[in-house]
Amino acid sequence: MESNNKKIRVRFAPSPTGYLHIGGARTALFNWLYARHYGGTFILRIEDTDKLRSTPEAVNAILDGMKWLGLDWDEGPEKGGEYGPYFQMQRLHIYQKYTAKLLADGKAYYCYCTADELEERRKRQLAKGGNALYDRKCLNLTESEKRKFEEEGRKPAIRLKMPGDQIVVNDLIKGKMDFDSRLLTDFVIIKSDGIPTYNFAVVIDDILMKISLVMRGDDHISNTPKQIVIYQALEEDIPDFAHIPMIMGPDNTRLSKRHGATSVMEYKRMGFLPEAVVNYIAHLGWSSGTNQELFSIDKLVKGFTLDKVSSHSAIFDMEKLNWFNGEYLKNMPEEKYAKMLLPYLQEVDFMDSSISDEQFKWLKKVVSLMKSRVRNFRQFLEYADYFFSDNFKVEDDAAKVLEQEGVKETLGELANRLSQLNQWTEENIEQVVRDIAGEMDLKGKQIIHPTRVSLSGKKVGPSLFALMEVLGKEQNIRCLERTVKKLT
RNA sequence: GGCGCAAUCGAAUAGUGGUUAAUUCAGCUGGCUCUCAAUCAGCAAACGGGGGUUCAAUUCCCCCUUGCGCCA
Repeated sequence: MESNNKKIRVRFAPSPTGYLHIGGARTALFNWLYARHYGGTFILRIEDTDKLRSTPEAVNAILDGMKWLGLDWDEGPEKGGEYGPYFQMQRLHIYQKYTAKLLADGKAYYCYCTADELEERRKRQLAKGGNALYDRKCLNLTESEKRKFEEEGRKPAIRLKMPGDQIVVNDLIKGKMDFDSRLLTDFVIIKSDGIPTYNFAVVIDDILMKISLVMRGDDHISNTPKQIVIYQALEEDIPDFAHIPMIMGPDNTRLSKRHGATSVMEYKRMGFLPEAVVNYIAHLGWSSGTNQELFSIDKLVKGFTLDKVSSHSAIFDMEKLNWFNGEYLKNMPEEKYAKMLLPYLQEVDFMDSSISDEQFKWLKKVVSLMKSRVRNFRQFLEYADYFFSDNFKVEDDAAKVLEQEGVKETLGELANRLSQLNQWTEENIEQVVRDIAGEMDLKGKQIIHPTRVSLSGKKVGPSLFALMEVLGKEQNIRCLERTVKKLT
């Protein structure tokens, strides 16, 4: 559309009725990327006119989610801006002005019908085989009729009068979409409690905030013609629209709690990195057009254009997110890795809230062993538990390794020899193990496997000798002796 | 029910009026190895169906189907 010399201004406008979920985050991200790509302005607006479901906690949850992902806004809560306020409930007086204009122009009208009356008439219409549009009973009320309703104590809603023509939307992603406004009802723009409806508030805000492009989930497509009618009634410029496809769960239904974590902050809790989450969800509906998958945030900004956004919905795949996260983790310097890991370790009491330089150095060694084997921090806690406590669980199929013939003797001998070892290094440890194997006529793995289980409770993990070194002499001997004892 | 949107391997995406239809994740096989990862090599795997238009359609058009969304 004719937006060439308009300033680029886009917004993310969530309802504070819950946390920031993956779908919302992706919408926010695309808007943010778009603004950053074109040097425009990214606005955060809170649509809290649903008084029943909106909460201040949810506002904070959304802001936290945005911040964690690194999606900073140029105007909005905590930040202000010249087009505020950025909470709709603080803008009620503004909407009234526009309502008055529509009423004066005869483009909107008071409606005194109650919910029950509407429901009853709708049923009757449907029974007659008609459609369920508002029957315009209140379109031409006289002043005395209105007064009579007022005296009955009725509070009027305000409805917009539909013009009855074709509405064409040239969506930047979906292309041309046609709607017949005769099929649209004279919908309510101000409810009887004086609160504007969603469609009305959105349009007024977008006008006043000079939004140049409305980019949102394609579940809003059906709202678009209604909103366009409002723009037209107000004789305002219509912004561009871009409806991005939704993100679905693995069963191809709308992403919900049933599918596991949907809150962005839950991904933090699960041990994901914000850059991995951003990188992954960027690929849900957008592609660079190249074979590259890993993108820094700067590269995403550079590459993000609407023509690369696909028009069909995408399914959220936890495994792929895990892969992205693993890639970021693998490439992270151990110093930073250990620092980021620390809060997770402390949360489960694997480490104290303050640790010595010595301990931190040791932690970095653990990290270097686990790095390539772990795809998120939560998984780290699971796979590396034995480094932090000898109270680990022995997995069922691992326990079987210990039940094999001769294990008791082998591990007993190993414990003995290790206790005499002075230089606790990976090489020396390996030498001890190899020596025992030679003397007892065993293959290396016949010692290595049970030892691993004894020390870690697991059949899998990093190179055994490296693991033993990092674990330290005392813990090695303690665990081996414990196993020997148990096998008696 | 009305209206709308969509349709390429299991998943995410490339791609083209004539191609061996590509890449990544997942899966499988093998190399490496003390196991698991990592890594390397390889395998399998898709154009929803039907009509057109065209010399030629996965690609353009229409219908159907299916999925999804909004409203009721």
